[in-house]
Formats: sequence, structure tokens, C-alpha cells
Amino acid sequence: METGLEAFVALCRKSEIKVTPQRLEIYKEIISADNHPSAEYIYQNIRSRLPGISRDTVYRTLSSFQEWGLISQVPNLDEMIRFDPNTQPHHHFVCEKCRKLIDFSWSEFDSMAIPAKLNGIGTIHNRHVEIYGLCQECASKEQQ
Amino acid sequence: METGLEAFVALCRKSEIKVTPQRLEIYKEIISADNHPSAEYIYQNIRSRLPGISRDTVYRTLSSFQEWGLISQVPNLDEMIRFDPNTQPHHHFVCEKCRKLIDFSWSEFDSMAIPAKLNGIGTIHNRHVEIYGLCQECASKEQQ
DNA sequence: GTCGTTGCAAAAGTTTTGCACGTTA
DNA sequence: TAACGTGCAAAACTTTTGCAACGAC
Repeated sequence: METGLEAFVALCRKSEIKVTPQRLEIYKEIISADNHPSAEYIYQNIRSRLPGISRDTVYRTLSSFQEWGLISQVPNLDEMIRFDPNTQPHHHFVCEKCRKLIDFSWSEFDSMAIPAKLNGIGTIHNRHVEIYGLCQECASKEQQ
Repeated sequence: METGLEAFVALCRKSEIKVTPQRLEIYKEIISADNHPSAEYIYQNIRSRLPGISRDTVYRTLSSFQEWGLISQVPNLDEMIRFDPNTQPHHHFVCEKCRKLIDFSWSEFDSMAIPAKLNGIGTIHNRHVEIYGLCQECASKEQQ
């Protein structure tokens, strides 16, 4: 925890990023929360310590932290909900550029034993793979 | 296509669900679109054929279709973006009830060859597993 | 003092809800 | 005709943006 904060301040000094109370609190909240918080959750939790903070500071700071490689976004397809006429369990290839989704099956994965570390984690219902990359169309456009 | 539509009408008749022009168009759009469309995409595409249709009909119909098992939602953690202080590639266990996320690594999966079917699909950058279930806390509450 | 950051306010975009009217069976 | 479905309008909620004031270095 301490180490994380110190590393943050050191990185800022080195990278000419200004250290502000808001950034410190947001960073502290993310590394101490164990639930992969959302922007709104962070905002609500910080308000008691920094009463004047505004939502947009939280959003902008999180966006900056991502840019600087301090945090990452939990993989999520889109901000929009998308629908699938295939109601059977299956996996997805996701084009990072055009967001096209291609279904595929992977029986070898489906029948694979789950890591031993997950034994006491709870009840497992199903599993899903997402493979990210560029689809053929986008990959060929990229080369031009 | 035809078969899908006929099956839809048959299911409706059997289940005392009313067949309306809006429902038919929305269903047709989903099964013919190859891109796992969003509600907004479906709305925009149907408007030319059903000029009077409203957004909320599309949303409510999609919600009904899900309830009836005709379509599924593409797996997505939440409507909100969530952040992760762990910037290394890793996988997630997702509790379906409290939405808690637990990180885990799975080197056996990471080094597994990707299905041959995906060979010509494009450029692959990375892959991510999501395991869905109930965490220990929620599973024990469930039993009570 | 300079320039990056912040707060405020407003807006954009997705999704939900209440209510009166229309339509299906 | 009875019950369900739809359209309209408004609202809730997450996220983004423009601008003036503030604060870190």
C-alpha cells in the first residue's frame, strides 16, 4: 500500500505529472479496493475525504491513469449491450477496431480442468473466452 | 431465415405471446444481422421498414426475447466501466450475484493453441477468460 | 508565474418507466 | 372485448466536454 503510493509519487515526479490531493486519493482508493471499482464507486467513496471533488475529476483522472499505464480497464465489449441469437454457450473473437464479434466453439477449452487455485472460490456455472485482435478486414486496412 | 421466423411464430402461438409487426421485424433483424447488434443499431435499421416504431419498443422487446430464451446478451460485466490496478494480463472469476471480480492466472490456458478454425480470422493480440458463478459468500447465502 | 488540473454546468448517449391509446387473439 | 403491446414523453444514469478559476511546481 505504502509502497504503491510511493511508487505513484515517484512516477509522477519523474514524468512531470503533478501530484494533487485528488489524484492521491483516487489512486489510494483503487489499490486498496478489492472489487475492481467503477468511477462512480470511487467518487462516492472519496467524497467523505475530499468533500469538494467532482465527478469529472474522477473520470478524467482514471482516464489519465490508464494512459500512464497505472491501471487498466476491465475487459468489456462496449458501453452498449449487444444481443446474440445464439443462446448456446460459445466464445467470441472481438475485433478491437470495428468491434465485430465472431462466434466460435472450443471444446478443448470447455473440457479443460479449471486451475486448482479456484477450488474454494465458490460455485462455478460457466466459462467464456474472449480473443481480442483485428479482423481480416481491419488488419488489411491497417497495413496500407 | 424463414425457418427461424416460422419457429418464432410457432413459439408465440404456443406460449400465448402476441405476434406483432414490431416483434417480427426485431426478430428478423437479429437473426439476419451478423454483428451481434445493439438495441440502438436494431432500432435504426428497422426504422425504414417500420417508420413509427419507438426506441422503447425495441428495448422492451429485446428484454422479452431474452426472458423467453430466444436471444442472449453478449457477456458483459456491467453497464459501468470498472478499473483494475493489475495491469498484467490475467483472468477473472465473476460473481453473478454481487458482481465481485477475483483475478487469477492460468498459464495452462495462456499457452494453449488457439482452435484451428480461427486461423484465417485476422491478427490475434490477446485472450481473456471469464468464469461465471457464485462467490463463496453469495453461494452460502443462497443455501439459507 | 506558467501551465497543467480542477470544479461547475451543460450535454450526449443508453436505458427505464408511467400512462393513455391501439392492436392482437 | 379483454388483456397485452405500443408510442410518447420524461427521467435516470454513466460519461464527455467547454470554460474559467485554482494550485502544483
